[in-house]
Amino acid sequence: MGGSLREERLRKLQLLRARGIEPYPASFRTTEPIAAVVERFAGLAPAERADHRSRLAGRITALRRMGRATFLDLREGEAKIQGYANQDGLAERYELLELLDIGDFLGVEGPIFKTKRGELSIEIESFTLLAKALRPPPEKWHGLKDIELRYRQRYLDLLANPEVRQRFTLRSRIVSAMRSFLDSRGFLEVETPILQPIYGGAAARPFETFHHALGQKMFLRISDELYLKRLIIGGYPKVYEIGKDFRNEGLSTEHNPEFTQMECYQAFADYHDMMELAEQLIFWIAKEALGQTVISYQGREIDLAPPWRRLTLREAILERTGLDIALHTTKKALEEEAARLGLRLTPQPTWGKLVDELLSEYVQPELIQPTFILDYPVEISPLAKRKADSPALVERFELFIGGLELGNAFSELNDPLDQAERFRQQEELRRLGDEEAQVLDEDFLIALEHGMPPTGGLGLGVDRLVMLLTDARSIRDVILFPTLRPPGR
RNA sequence: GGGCCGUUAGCUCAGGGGCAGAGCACCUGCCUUUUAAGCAGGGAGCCGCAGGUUCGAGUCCUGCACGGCCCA
Repeated sequence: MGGSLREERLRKLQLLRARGIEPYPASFRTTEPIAAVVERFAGLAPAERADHRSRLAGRITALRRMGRATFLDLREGEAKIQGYANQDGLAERYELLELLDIGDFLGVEGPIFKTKRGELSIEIESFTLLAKALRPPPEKWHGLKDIELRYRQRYLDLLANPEVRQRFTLRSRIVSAMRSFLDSRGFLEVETPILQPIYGGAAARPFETFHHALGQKMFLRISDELYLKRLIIGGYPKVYEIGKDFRNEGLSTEHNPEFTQMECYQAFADYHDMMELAEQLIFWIAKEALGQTVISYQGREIDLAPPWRRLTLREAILERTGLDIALHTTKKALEEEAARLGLRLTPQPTWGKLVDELLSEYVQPELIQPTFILDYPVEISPLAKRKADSPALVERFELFIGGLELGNAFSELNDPLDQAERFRQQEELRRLGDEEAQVLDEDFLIALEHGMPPTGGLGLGVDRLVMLLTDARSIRDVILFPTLRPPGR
């Protein structure tokens, strides 16, 4: 069943071809975009004619037929102009208008004028069908609401819902502002492998694939970290990459298996420098892309002006739960104390993961204003440098805004022997069943042994940043084509 | 993985045991400055899929698929 609407349009297509009209011509030269005409002639008085002819092209979004006169709306991007045609002007070509439908692309030529009611219009003296649409667009009043259709047929969502179009335009501006900020600070944009023989740089399960010519299993990267550090070792002082990472985990309003991350690394910097960089970066992006630095996210006002609050992980958990993790340094002791305080925790394999659980359960939802949480347990941070005065902790922060985890940064571990020992600990965790434990990367260790300067590194979740800046509740609303199950047949 | 909710015309949605509905869209007719054009008439459905209960099932029950929200 193709549906009678489609069959009707196919019938019109045949009629057009029967009259020698090609419904999908190769090109059409316009004199200017519709937006230029709208801007230039907005000031025309009602019923006034401009001394100007245009050739314009756009998609027909409305058709009002009135016998021997026809009005149609032509849209090109955000801009719209009305076309006016009548039988006097078009003579025998007028009846061809019968074969047009909403959704078709049309090229028109004629003088610009305003109707008596003040609508800017082009008087159609000639027209060319540019592409016939065989399926009707979504409903004109209510748009496209079905969430599943909006994700699966995003092009319809973009056509029908202007706020969706605006949000994705804003996403592009945000990424563009991110690049211009980093470029202006002297960072070099690079590209590192997405297809990798060994994955690393984060705690996550990977997607696996197979390279036939090499006869070898390969992985999609879960992070850019270990390759960007190799570039710091190679002598670049400041590098960054904006690209897709892939993590083989569940989907949620904050997780898509394929997501965009910005990672940057700076030699001779530490995590304090990365905090400054992060707050300046996001402040700049808000100013550039949004034009404002006080934003509203899910009904709460957030001020992005630096400096942002800095709080150790220990202080943050103490503040929210009354539990001092520094006083309970084994998994068992921490579990018992949490139970005594009536804290609801899911069982975790290690002390560090328990701490992480306390953070995400009790602290993160309260972190609405921008906050850096600092100094994480070494066992959940295998690539970060230990704090000189307390070697069970590392120089690491995570950034939270609006309850979202937006970023992660370290003073990078550059001691190759300590790094080797961390990998060994991760392998032990893997043997105990932790599928997210990191895998030993010998080649990376060799690189580190050649000497990496003290380095600060920062990772920012671009999708989540876009969520924050466009007030989106779900990550699927900021990813054009989010991961979905294939539709059942 | 669990709980709850949703799936009816191209789209937006009513209908919750008794003839399958509305608005937009579509088709036909009238209409030469309309604009959510208007007026008159018409067509359009595997009611997500598969079973079950019933004289009778969009409607009640079970399973499945897809999606959403919450929890793990």
